[in-house]
Amino acid sequence: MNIRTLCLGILSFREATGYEIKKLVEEGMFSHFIDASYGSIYPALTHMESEGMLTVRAEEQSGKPDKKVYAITERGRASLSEALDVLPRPDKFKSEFLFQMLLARALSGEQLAAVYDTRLRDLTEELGRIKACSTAGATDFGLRFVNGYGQAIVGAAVQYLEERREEMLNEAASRSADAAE
Amino acid sequence: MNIRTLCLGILSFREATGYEIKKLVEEGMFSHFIDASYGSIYPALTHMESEGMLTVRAEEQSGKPDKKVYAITERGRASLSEALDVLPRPDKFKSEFLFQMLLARALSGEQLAAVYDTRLRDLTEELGRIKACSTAGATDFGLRFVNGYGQAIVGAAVQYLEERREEMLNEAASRSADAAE
DNA sequence: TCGATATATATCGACTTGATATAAAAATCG
DNA sequence: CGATTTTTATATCAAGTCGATATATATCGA
Repeated sequence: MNIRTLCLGILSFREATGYEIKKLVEEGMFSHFIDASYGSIYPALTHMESEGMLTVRAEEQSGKPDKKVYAITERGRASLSEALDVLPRPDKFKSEFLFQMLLARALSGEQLAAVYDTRLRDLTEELGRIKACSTAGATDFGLRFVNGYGQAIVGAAVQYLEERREEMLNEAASRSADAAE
Repeated sequence: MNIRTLCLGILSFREATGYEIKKLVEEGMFSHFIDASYGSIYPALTHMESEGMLTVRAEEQSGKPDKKVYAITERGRASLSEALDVLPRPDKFKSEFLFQMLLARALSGEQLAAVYDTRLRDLTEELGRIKACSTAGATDFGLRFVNGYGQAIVGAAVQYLEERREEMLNEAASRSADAAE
């Protein structure tokens, strides 16, 4: 699935500017399982507009650059349907954190603790954000499902990190002691 | 973190060829949270060899192309330490499946069921694979931690999908009925 | 024996990211 | 009130990465 399909999907909910799409993907309901940069969003919108999948409405604003509000067309909806009518590719999960944990033996005890606690804090905050918007999207069952998924997965991660914290940091500390002998 | 650091990390465990690195990343302990293609691995190895971070040993094989076995040098270990001495970037999770679930209203009931059950089966298999290699890596505490993390997260996903299955498919079916009225 | 799969390296087009540029309104703050 | 930061908004580009493909041989099962 490419950025074009992502944009079509978002625009199937409501019309939006490239900037708004980026914000949705960065902070909104989408942020937990999708990525997209300006460098891919803007060309995608321009391209799809030229293909008749979107319409643009330039909202003039005093001084500021025109706001280009994109809306999906029938052709766009057809293209979206087509793109969704295939089995999704396997999920992709990239974690520099887990890579560092795997190489934990190469880290100092302090560094490990710093990395671990930062990750735990970030995950806890993320869980809070997900729970915060669980009430808002209670209408659509797709939204509810995705929000619940986020809570389940991030919740499990937080729980695991909390459970293993002592063990992990102690083991790293004792290993440092071994090395010092 | 780039592919170069990934290669250094793997080569800090043992020497390997580009092909073996790709297999480890694709099937081994790393596969659940790392990605890398030949198109990035081979150039990275060549480049780092020229910088003195790796050594190559060409193992001749009758007929087959030479096996280029790479090993990390002291300079390579130093570079790895340096690369690990920063806070990891936030994890990235990309899921076409969740994107489709979000747009579930645009899918037919049959398509939704097919997508859902495929995902559930894939996740269950992945959980099996992770559990299968949990005994093997019981020695290193980094390996144990990462394996446990995988079990916790994928286990939570499987559980969530199983719990919500009826609800999700029923709701999709009833929505189809609404649309038909 | 014949097609499929595995071993092994290598390249390349297409796509994406992350950074940067530009510009002005709005908000924050001493 | 004036100064600084943040937010709104579009756009581009180098660097990095993926996915596909090419090449060549061995091995394994039907």
